[in-house]
Amino acid sequence: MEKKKPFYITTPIYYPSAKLHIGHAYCTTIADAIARFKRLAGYDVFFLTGSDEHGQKIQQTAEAAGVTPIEYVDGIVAGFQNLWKELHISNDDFIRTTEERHQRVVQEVFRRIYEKGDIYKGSYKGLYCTPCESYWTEHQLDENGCCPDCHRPVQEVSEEAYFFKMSKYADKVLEYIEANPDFIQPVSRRNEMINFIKQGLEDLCISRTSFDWGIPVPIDTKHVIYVWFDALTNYITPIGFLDDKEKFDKYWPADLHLVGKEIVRFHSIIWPCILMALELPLPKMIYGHGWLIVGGDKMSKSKGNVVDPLALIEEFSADAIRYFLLREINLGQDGNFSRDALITRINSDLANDLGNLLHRTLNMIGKFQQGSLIPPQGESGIDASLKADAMETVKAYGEEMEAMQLSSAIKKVWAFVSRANKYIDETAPWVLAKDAGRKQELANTMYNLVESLRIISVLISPYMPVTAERIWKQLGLPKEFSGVQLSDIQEWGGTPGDLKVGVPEQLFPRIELEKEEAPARQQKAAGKKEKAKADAKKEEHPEITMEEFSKIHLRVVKVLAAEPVPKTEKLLKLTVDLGDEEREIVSGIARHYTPEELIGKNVVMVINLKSAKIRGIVSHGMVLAASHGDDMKLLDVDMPVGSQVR
RNA sequence: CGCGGGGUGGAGCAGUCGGUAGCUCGUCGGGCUCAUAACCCGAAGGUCAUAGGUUCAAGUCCUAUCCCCGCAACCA
Repeated sequence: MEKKKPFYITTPIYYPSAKLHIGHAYCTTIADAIARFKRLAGYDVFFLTGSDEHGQKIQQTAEAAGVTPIEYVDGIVAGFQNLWKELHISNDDFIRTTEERHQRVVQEVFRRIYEKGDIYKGSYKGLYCTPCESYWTEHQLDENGCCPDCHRPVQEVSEEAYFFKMSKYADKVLEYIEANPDFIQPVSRRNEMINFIKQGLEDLCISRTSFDWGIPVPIDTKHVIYVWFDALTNYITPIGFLDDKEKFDKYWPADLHLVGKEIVRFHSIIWPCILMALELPLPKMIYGHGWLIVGGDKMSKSKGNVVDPLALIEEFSADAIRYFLLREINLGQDGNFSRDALITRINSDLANDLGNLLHRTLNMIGKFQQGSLIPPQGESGIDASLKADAMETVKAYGEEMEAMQLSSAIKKVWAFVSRANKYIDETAPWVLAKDAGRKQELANTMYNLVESLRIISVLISPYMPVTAERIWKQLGLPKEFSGVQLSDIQEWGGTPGDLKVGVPEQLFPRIELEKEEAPARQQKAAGKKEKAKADAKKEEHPEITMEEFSKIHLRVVKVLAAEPVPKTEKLLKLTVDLGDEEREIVSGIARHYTPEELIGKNVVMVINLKSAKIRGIVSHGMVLAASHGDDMKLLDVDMPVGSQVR
């Protein structure tokens, strides 16, 4: 038997501190489509995804939830796995960094590099909050430079820690990157990395003693291994690094680590350094994909514009989401995700073009030929051109896929879908059907359409595995779909000449706009883009009681003086009269108001807000303002100073 | 001069080695009736952010400038 070429592809392992959003789904979908294509093309594929479960943050979140860390991550990770199942992700393994098999790998990696002398004990300097027993980085601190949790001062302390001699490998990694133009993709990322390394690499701190939710350092168990050293090595765990040499040699080095652009650095610098220290070959490619932008903003919890993939799958089907993500967004760049765009794509591409093509084809075969094909004989110029286009499409598609141009590849398929629709127009089967003398012409047309659809179904299968199989089955093709290969469509004519086709059934119903508008009419008036945000915001704003609300003390105050805060763009320092006292507050409204126009205004202010220091000025309260997009207006009221606002 | 990404017809995007600007949606007009009010054809609509430069030739290369968006900050 011929030996299949191996192909090893990975996604990042996601961090279970929250539910996954559409951005994670995007990344995994890309990997899945590539994996499925490679299988179709005859590769022996190993596709890995997983979860990165250690760290202080998980430990704290679990504590807050009153469960053990492992109980906590078990729950969240079950959610990951469910999402992948719903999205029809075809991963071959799912690695959890808390698994024993991974722990062994991490410790062994540590041990080997330590013995080699590339790990040494040093001290890590950090900002430490004693009551919370936590380290923080400078930008995690709160506005007063204090602990973000308890708001007490932090101290600069040093902690014993192990370091990995990354500096030793900087030149070698740089050399490797420069010698292998394909190693980091897209090129813009590659240039970024080259610049980064040229600034010099510092040794990497790889252990902590300040928390214990992690893998113990094998030679010193009061330390746990920290972040990247634990996370990155996941890629060699499931392919048998320690326990299956044959498997390991087959799949390593990985063909592709697909990652988000924000973590390209870790994968293209830290990871190669670790591998060099282990004397293992480096992965062939790191690809940094872009982010999904929602309503013009990067998706983030604080912006309240997180899109939940499960809800979308339930509403529109996994295949529709997959199609949208892979077709609409260019791999290396950020792309917009919007509900409207999604619905447009579903209606025009999936329902009108593809769904309807299948439907009208099967319908005509039922109507004109009693549901059976008649073996084709001879061919017209139009037939020949359709065939040529089909073969050209298969070829171009394969090339685009090999180059990871997922969006272009699927566009080529759709150009052919269009071609097939046009073919119906050109041949006008309804005319042929009326003329008994043109029966064979009609038969040829029907055969060519079914054959075209057969090819299309295989081509779309990496993108829409469920739909592809539904098409295959509706056509009534005899071969088991799961066994179909790219080679089955590289020649025209794989459809049996006397095939009995199935009954047409809608692949994708059109999504009617009325239906869409009914539940969302109000939001629609406010602007479509706001809609997703509004939906998500509701969840972020749980109900509060009257009692809770009454804790907020609002009062009408008069602005006595206003001046810009030096060296800031947005901040104004205001002096306000509360009726019984005067206060200074800092407000981020300089973009919208000049100091002059504020003086004398009566505005609403929260007077019992905890004071905070902003740019060196202590602010005792906050004035209320309404904002919409870039627009912002203070709540000014024509009421005497000191009036209570409730 | 903090780092990075980007400015291409109404919207969203392509544009590989420089060779007359493409795609999808939308709009307008026409055709067809097998079909999920779908499909097919045609049209309108762009000085490719701006200004210089290199070149026989620039959306593409170089220089400067402006604007937008992430991250980081200063939104209490």
